[in-house]
Amino acid sequence: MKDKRLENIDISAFQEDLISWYLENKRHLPWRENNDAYRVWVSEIMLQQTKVDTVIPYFNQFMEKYPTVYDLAEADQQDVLKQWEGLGYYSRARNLQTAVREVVASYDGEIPDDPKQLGSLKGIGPYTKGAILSIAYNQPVPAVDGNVMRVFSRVLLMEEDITQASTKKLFESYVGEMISKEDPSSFNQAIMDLGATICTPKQPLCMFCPVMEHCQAYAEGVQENLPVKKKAKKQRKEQYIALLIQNQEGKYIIEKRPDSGLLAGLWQFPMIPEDDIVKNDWQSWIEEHYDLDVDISESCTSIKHVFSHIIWHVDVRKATTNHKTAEDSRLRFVSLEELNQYPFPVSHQKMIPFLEEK
DNA sequence: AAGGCGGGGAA
DNA sequence: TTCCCAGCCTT
Repeated sequence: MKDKRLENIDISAFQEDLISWYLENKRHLPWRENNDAYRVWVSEIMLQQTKVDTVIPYFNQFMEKYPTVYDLAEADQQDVLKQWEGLGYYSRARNLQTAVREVVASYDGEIPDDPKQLGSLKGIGPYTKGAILSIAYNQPVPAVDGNVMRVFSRVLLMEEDITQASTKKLFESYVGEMISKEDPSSFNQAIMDLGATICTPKQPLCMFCPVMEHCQAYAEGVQENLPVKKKAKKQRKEQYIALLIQNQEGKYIIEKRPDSGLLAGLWQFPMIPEDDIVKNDWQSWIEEHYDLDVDISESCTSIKHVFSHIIWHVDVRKATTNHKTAEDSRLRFVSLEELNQYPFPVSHQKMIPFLEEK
């Protein structure tokens, strides 16, 4: 009962061509040194929406600091966020630690190889579940991400919009049919390597493709038009004023962001939404929100920071205060050296060079 | 189904 | 500029 789309594919030959190419040409990556489930897990979380070259140094440092699930389970969340600093999507770090603690508490520290148990852990969705099951436990489960959808949209000449949830399920069904039952680990990783190095979004290197003769899009000459993907919405703009507030001891005021939402749990310099300033003056806004008395001086720099869904424009100003402590528990007075202990988003790291010793 | 959630590099 | 990357969670 083969699907129409699979009728033209010799699945055995496809698997053979793909896997033999992979075994000859696979990339040597830190998380491929062995198939330890914890290492696979950490790498797959870091690799979500993030390029391999970005992940490598973070992965090495993270594994050195937290070599086992027990080390990560016992760690302080602020330290874990500090390790994640600059990598983005910080809920990944918080969810990973939540899940690791669950593994220690409920599974005696053994990462489950049961699809239901594994998939119920925080932060492990369909893709990551498939990646861990196939790579660490050699189970023939699809692991469909953007990379895999690109490759198979071309091999099978599929024109469905890959931003649709229904399309992803369709791909999971096809990959489930095509995955090697003998070596699912190599099959899934081969697709990833193929998508990263040959079957690229623009100008794919079809001449070097090990499965070129199985590719329906190549046969039709339409590989450059696939996959079909709906355009993303544009980001909204937000204006802020950030304050580098120094007291007479030379310490600066930093503020902890809320435990949920954007950049949750990270630290920043106090920041005022510019919309609020038109109605009030700055002093009273700061008085009202932080219970602080500050003297604001000139603008020292202006920062533009782009998120996936927002663009921040931040006017950065120096300021002074006579306070030595703050009532507000979100606030802390820190020296320049102490500042390094706190996880900061990249947007606010850009302000640190404008701080001065005193 | 749609939107929130970071940051970087390639073209 | 635009794309998009080894996605998941919440609403």
